[in-house]
Amino acid sequence: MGRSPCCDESGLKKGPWTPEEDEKLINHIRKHGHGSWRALPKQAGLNRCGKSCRLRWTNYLRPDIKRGNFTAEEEQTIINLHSLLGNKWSSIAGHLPGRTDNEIKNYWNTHIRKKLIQMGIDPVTHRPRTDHLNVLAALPQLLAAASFNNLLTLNQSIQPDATSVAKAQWLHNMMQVLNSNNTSSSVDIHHTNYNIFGQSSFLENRPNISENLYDPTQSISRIDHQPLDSFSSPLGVFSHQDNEDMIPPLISASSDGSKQTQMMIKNKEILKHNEHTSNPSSTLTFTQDHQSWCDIIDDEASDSYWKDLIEQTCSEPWPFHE
DNA sequence: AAACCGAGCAACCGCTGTCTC
DNA sequence: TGAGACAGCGGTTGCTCGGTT
Repeated sequence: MGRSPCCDESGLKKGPWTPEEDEKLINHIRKHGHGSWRALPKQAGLNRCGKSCRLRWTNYLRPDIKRGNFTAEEEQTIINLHSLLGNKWSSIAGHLPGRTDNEIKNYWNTHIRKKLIQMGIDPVTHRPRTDHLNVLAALPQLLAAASFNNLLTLNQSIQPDATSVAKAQWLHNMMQVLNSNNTSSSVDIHHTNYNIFGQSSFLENRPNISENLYDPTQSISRIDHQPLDSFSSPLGVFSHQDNEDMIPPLISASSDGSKQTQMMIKNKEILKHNEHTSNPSSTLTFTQDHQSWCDIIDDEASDSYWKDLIEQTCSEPWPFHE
């Protein structure tokens, strides 16, 4: 495989494009199409390499490019898709009409990534970070997470009391820490019945927050407003009175039906739905066609944690029909 | 007003995958 | 089948601009 020699040629201009160069490029592509990018600069009278022309066109001059800030919906879509596809910016861009891979990549690195980190979520794995063992220090991050989630669910008719949820989660975790001071805080997923969302650090015990961040159809409003000594998780209501000696984890994650898996499944449904409707900008809804989205996701998902889950899920009976 | 700093983003670099001969 | 040519992709760089001191 030889490397492209086009940019090795000397004497070609680099750096920012001038309006004159833009005009030349636009006029040429309007008249003749881009054809071979390598040949284009000469034909268009540009002292640039073909690669530079292609980049300028696809990232800036293309007429269908959408300008302006990303909407909350677009941001949510990017997060969902990134959780499934990783840094496959061009694939993600394919689901966001008018947005370029470069733009999405920049937006991820400058905005979303920071938000996720502040929320205690690893932007690479989309799992809670394990370096937040200081329970108290993590509270502001959870609150930030809750606030961010509110932002993402602006179109939901019912707004949650995120602060109450955060406080409840924090209290729960405090009690868990106090009750488990003789146990390791690390998680051994091979020898426990809980996944990382259900064990250990404060942020890992925030299923409602993390789940709803990724799942645009599940509003945090599912959580009833309750006193701090009793609150619900998607899997049930937790109360101090349940067990004074051993606080149960807020979420269990048996291999056959973790909330994490459900979350991932719904994300994949969104992806599949968008592809099948050929309308990526359509409202994110779910379909019930289990096998077909598995087929599609198999093509796009990376060799990651998600892929393992996908394979596992696709090999099992569909458990989530409503 | 000037210097400094950080965020944002356009553009480049270099690698990979695919096609063709 | 292997090598070269090319397009595309993801990571990185460096410039610009706005805010702060």
